[in-house]
Amino acid sequence: MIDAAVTAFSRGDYHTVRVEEIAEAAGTSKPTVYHYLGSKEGIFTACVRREADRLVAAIRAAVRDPQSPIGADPLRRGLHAFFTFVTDNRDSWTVLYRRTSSQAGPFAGEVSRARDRVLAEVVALVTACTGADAPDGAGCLLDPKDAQLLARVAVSTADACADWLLEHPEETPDALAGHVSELTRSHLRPRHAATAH
Amino acid sequence: MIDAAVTAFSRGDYHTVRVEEIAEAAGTSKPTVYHYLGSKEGIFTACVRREADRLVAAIRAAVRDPQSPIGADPLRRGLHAFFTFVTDNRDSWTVLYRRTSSQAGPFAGEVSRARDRVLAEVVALVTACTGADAPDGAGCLLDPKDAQLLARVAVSTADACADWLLEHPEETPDALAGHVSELTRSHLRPRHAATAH
Amino acid sequence: MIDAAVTAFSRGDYHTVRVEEIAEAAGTSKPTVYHYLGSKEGIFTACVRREADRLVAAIRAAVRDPQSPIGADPLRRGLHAFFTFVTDNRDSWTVLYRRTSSQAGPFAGEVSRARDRVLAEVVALVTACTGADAPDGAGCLLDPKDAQLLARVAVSTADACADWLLEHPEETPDALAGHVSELTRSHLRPRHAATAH
Amino acid sequence: MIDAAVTAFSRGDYHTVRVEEIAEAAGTSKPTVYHYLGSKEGIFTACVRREADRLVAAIRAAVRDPQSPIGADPLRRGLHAFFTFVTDNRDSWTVLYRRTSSQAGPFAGEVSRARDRVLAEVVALVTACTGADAPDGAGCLLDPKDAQLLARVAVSTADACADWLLEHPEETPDALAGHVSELTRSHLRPRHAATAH
DNA sequence: CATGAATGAGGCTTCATTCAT
DNA sequence: AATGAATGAAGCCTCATTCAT
Repeated sequence: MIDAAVTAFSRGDYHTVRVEEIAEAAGTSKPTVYHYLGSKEGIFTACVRREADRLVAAIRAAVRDPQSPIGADPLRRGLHAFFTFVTDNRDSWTVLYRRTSSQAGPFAGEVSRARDRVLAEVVALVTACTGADAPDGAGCLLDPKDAQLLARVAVSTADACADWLLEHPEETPDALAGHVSELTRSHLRPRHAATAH
Repeated sequence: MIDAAVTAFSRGDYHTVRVEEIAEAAGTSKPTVYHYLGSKEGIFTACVRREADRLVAAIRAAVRDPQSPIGADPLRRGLHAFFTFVTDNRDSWTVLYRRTSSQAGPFAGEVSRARDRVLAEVVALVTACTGADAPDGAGCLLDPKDAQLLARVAVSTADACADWLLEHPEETPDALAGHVSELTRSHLRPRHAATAH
Repeated sequence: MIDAAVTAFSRGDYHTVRVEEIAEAAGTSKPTVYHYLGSKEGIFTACVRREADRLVAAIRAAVRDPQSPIGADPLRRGLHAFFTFVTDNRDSWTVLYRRTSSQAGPFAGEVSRARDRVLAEVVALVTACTGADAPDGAGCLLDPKDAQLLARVAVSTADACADWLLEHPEETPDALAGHVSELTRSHLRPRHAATAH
Repeated sequence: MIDAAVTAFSRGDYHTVRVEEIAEAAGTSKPTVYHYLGSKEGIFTACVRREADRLVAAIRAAVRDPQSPIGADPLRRGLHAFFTFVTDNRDSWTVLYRRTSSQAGPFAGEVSRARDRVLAEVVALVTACTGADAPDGAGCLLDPKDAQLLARVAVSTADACADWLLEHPEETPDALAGHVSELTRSHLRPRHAATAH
């Protein structure tokens, strides 16, 4: 049922989606939907929450799996998982990141929390790459604030690339993961020059 | 009157904004608004168009002004103009980039066109920086497709940084412009390594 | 519910009738009306269609009932049914023939079709009266075009008489049916003289 | 200006016509229209009044002109004038007889009065034909009530024939005038049989 | 539990009508 | 006298939400 809702919400504004559509797509009736999710806001909230869960889980699993065919670099494994998820679950990403600003509206809180969870995952990922045990031995330490900014830029960049991926089917998640991984890593150094400027 | 509309639309979903609010905020009445803009869609469209105009104009002017106190680097001047604009005209940015996906809905076309115009500006900027006469003599030539991707990533990154700027008032547009300028420039090379990978 | 709508539409212009009135008169609410009839146009259309059905059915039944106390003349039985219907269902007639020209507006088509069905019935009636087996053995054959004109004149005349009936309660449908029946029958001959003239 | 209004009102319902259209068609502006006619109702009323005047005048003139090429029969001359008027001034007829029922609405009174004037003319015409000096020496006297009914039937019939005329351009006002004249005259006798029945 | 049926509340839009010029 | 500009008032329609079954 949430699947149906996610699909529906990915197709248009919150207000453009009628509860009836969701019910129909779920093969049931409006009152039943209300029975389970309580209200339209409840439906949307449930979608956001579940999709955030899935995305976080996907990234986390990939990062923790050293046997992955993607390679030994956790950053790259994480990004690959991200791109794969976004490609395979376009609707999820749309609902999670494109349908509502996290700054206003009745869902600001819920959406914010969901995105923060994703962001935390990326922060962890980025931080891990720069620690003493970083795979490339970069060893430079990021203070938490820089890590935050970097993670946000990474997510934002990945978002842009996900769109790119959709419009250019000849690209592969793999290639983009490599690309963004390089970019992000390259950000780890110039930053000092920039802030020093 | 469009000012009022932009402010209103920046505060919530298209559907959450009532035309009456806009009229009141503009110090006039609903029928007058309809007289000038035709319909609610017309209002929104007019907002998007005008804000895109303003943003493009701001960037273009900055890029072309070699006397700018920001420095001799056109990329940096452009980014600085961007951050200044977004900071000073938060609502414009929200309406332009956060309120509607450019992929669906009745505004897809208009919004797409507006964003494309902004993007074209950035593409030009990025391309200029890599030409033979690039300020740092980088001289490497981007093929148009790479320039597109790069520009998108730049806009996306700048977007993320603009949010950051809002939440961290201690940062200045100047510093972030420098930062992103560095990042973008650093992207001009690793790409080859990345794709070669 | 359609009853309520017919009554409402008989009381004033299409535009003068508010959907809410109809809903109230039907003992329900606007959304329910919309649920069943779709739109204001849908309501009107449904009225026209149903009343045409009823009128046609009434005439047809009377014509086919040879045991009728009205007599053996089918033309007269049909006219009597017509006058009885119009007297007993004043609103139906008003909606069907007085509210909208069949030549323009959004209902032209529907209204046209409805009136054509009524007309077809009358044409059949008139034609039957002039066939070889006509009750009075008139036996003169009308070409279809003349039958059309004659039927229209008959309906028009009956319409005028129906108004007359309303303003002069001392007249009976029975008497008028006899009258118009005579008139129409008398039209069957002079026509030739007239066109020959 | 009233010409423009008549044309406009003949094209659709009273409510479908916007005052602005009338003003534009008249080559002036809304406030000017209001200046002269006072209100939308005033416009419509003026139209009805003037067109009734014209129609009555046309019939009266024809009836009184014994030199007319149409012939010596005043009834026929009147009918011919009627058909000619309706053919040449389709809009007038539409506004006068087709746009509003004379039984309800804000114009009931005005429209009623206008139609009554036309009807009075026809009553006079019919009565004259049956007086002692009737051209065909019919000499039978109609009581006023019968004359009223007969006149109404005549107008109604003429109305139907006017429509017919529009749809069948091969017919001429002349032929129809002859036809209806015959019909009406034939009504003068059977009536007794009918009512006696 | 699941649903067909019903509705309260609210939004977009239009137009007759009037000032101020 | 004539008009551009402005608006109060009103109507159609939709949708989230709830009962009664």
